[in-house]
Amino acid sequence: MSQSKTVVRILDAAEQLFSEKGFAETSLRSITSQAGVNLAAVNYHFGSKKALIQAVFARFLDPFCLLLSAELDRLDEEGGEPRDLESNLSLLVDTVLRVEPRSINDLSVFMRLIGIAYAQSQGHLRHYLIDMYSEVFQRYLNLVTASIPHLNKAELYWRVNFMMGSLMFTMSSFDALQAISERDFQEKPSIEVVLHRMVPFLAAGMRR
Amino acid sequence: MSQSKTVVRILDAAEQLFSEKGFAETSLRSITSQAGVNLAAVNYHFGSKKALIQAVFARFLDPFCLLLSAELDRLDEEGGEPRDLESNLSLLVDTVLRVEPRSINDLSVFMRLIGIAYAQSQGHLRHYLIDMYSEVFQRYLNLVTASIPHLNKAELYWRVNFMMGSLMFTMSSFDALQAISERDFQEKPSIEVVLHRMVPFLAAGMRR
DNA sequence: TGTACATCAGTGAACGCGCGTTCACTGATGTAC
DNA sequence: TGTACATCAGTGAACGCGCGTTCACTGATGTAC
Repeated sequence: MSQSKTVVRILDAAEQLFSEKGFAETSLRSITSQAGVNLAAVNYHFGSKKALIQAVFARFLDPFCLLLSAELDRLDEEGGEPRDLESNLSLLVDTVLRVEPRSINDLSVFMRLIGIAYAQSQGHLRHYLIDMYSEVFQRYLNLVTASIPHLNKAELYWRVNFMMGSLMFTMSSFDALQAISERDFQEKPSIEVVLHRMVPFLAAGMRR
Repeated sequence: MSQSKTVVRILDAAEQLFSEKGFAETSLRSITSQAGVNLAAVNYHFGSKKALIQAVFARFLDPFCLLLSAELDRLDEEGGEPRDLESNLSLLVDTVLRVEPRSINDLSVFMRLIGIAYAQSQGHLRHYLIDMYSEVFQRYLNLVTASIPHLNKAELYWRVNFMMGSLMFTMSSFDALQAISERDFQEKPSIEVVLHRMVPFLAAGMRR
């Protein structure tokens, strides 16, 4: 299952169709037909539809977690004083934006996928994502915690979730939100611009 | 399709199963079996699975929009100065909480459904929800806008979306978040408490 | 260089299964005369 | 009051369809001798 043309074409098509319609609503027939490959190729290369879904996530999340992990290692080694909240929020945003763009169709397509995955919080996908990625996420949370020492843990917990909500929602609906912005305000900000616009919004809420 | 016992049992079961697994992943057989009614009863009472899905949403959103609409009317009649931001955010939260609790299983179950519906932003459901409810929503937005006159429209637009993200995410994952809070902090705040805790967080971000 | 065999990406057709929907039907309740 | 008919909630069994998966197969490329 390395990087044959067929594998990449299947991943690209799956990513896009899943993000448009959801997992159950997207058939292997529609994926393979959009990819221009044989129906049986999905099971040949990935083994099952379930495994294809996981592979779509791994293609973005594996490099992302490697990058974030490396950043966290670097900060650990450096030691020094706790960084301010805005820097730590920017770190997350910048790391998302640094992920090799060629590995996926488009960042906003993948973000919509994350939104879908989160919404249907049952099932194999949730367990897969938690198993694979929760450790890095926890390390990042500890970094954020250090920036807001005046909050008790329970208060911090809820605010982190409020923050995650803003991030997930905005990124997962980015295409639609951008289109509305263009229509109503003749502004079409890139995902970079919008994510950086969120940082002060989130920081204000977190500090409050 | 009024309020026969069978209809209510189907709606209750559908609401719960949809919120756990999503729409496509939930079969009419699992719904009718959990409801203890005949398989054909769904098509008899609702006409199709699609219409059942819409009915599940209407059961909560119709009363909610009536309540919110009435509040907006009241404020329009009263006239007076623009209210402050916190009051307007609290109005939304309080109206959600005022919806007849017996009309649905549980508020957090319904909120998870909203999250799922939003995530798969394609398809008939999205159009149905926009057609039915966007007018009231726009009226509410105008109220919020009046509380933050110093923001230009584009800036306000993005912040409203950041805010919606926090609200949707928190409410749609409420059960899971509450369980983690209980395990880690021995606190099990009700949905009322958490929603009111969000108001200052959101207000700080909106004002910033 | 030539031959035999192994490996591997990809194929075409078929498989059984669970799905949403349909339909002829039942039995209870209401209505007209 | 009794009878005939209409309405309506609900039923049981079957329908065709699209789904994920399987399997025997092909053809290209690599390897051993």
